[in-house]
Amino acid sequence: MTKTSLNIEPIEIGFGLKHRIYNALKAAIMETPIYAQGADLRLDERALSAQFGISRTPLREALAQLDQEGLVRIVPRRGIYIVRKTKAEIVEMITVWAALESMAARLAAESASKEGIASLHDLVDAYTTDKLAIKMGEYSDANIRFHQAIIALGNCRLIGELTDKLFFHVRAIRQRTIFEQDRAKRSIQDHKEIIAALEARDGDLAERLVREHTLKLRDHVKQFVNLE
Amino acid sequence: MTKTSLNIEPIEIGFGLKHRIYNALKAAIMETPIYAQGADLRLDERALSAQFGISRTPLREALAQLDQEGLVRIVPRRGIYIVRKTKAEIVEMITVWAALESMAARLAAESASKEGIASLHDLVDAYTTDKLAIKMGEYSDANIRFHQAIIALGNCRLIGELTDKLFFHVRAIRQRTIFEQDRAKRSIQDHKEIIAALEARDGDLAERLVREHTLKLRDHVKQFVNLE
DNA sequence: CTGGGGTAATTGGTATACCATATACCAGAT
DNA sequence: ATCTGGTATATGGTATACCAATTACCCCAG
Repeated sequence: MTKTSLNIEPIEIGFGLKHRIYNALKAAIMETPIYAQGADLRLDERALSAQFGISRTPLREALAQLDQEGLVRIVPRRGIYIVRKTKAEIVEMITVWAALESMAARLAAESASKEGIASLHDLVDAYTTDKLAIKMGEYSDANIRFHQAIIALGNCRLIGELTDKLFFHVRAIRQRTIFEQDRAKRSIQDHKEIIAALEARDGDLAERLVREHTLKLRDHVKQFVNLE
Repeated sequence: MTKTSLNIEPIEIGFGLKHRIYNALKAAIMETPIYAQGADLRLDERALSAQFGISRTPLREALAQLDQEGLVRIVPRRGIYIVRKTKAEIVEMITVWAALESMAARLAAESASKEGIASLHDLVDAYTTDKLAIKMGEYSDANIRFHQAIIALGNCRLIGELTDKLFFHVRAIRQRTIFEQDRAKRSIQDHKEIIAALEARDGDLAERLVREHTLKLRDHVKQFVNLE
């Protein structure tokens, strides 16, 4: 008799409490306008565990992870504080982002598929400079997806993981700064040149363009952005 | 009456158990020839907590951190396994290292102090190619310190943190591969050129040299190193 | 001897209770 | 009123007990 082999996929096991709490906290922190407060926000383990309806143990594990990632700072017998990134730290993160994404661009130029590179056009071509003003909000997303697409084309899992972590912190800045018209225009032009370099399989050029593009953002933040 | 003000320095606060256990485990894992075993080594929470003479709670926190860093893999209701890095993962780590160190070199060329750059000579000049055979073990350390020195000169804390984590995994490979005579000679020559580029404040060149130097290691590992 | 089913042991996850220390508050002396 | 010292409280750290699920083993039917 043939086993009635149902097409079962391993049941999406509910990730552990720790994991779920971690995501919930991360989302909550992301909502928080951290870069706007004067006094650091303090979290309370017991209050949070009560809110979530769980015990302190998995909550603490989630908090410990957030602490290690630098989103939160746990200080013994004092409290748990949402970390306020300094401008210098943001600048460092953008610098590291530049290093990683430019390496991804080099890898992509060397070995990404033609179709993969071609798909980058979808994230850029729709935004001609004249229509840009209308689609600003939309472009902000497309801009971010463009950079993530390059990293994906690099096909280096580790670069993806590292930039994902950075992304959380840099997102707010990137969204804020891209809304300046002239920067957006320049950005689109840069992106087109990057695609061209990738299509020409010019790794050196692609790396340089990506690096300079992101370092431009860094210098802009360094000069003009005020986190207070 | 004048207070008898003793010259007290703040007592060196003993790091928490979690932190100490973490370090102990990390050291233990480092000693383990992970890249040589066939079957993955399994750790037991209860056994370890008994060995260390502590409860499971801080031990679990330390293990969770090691898990997040990828040194260990915790699988629910199965066990905790020391992670065996695949060759592909090692190659990715070296790639990321190249991206980060080359960026650090660029930063160093732009803004490191003259004295800082000069100090790099101490890590290279002592090893002329003719005396190299004798000092091989010593050079292996100096080689690693050279790369860490470049990263330090870049003065980007985040790059330092990230490469420190990578270093743990790459160390074994780097030590193994450097012992091949011809690679060591080439290595020293590369290092000298890198110093020259930094002294000339040529960021583009310094970045390129560092990147190519490290990618050479990557390609060597990709081709010749067998992790079994 | 083999296969299957059920039970016990193992193991990571979670909840709870207790501990140690830093801070805040209060009382009494000056 | 102010300063000193102690005491209560809050908070993160640690220990322990219990839970759920998975694995391993054994016993019995065939």
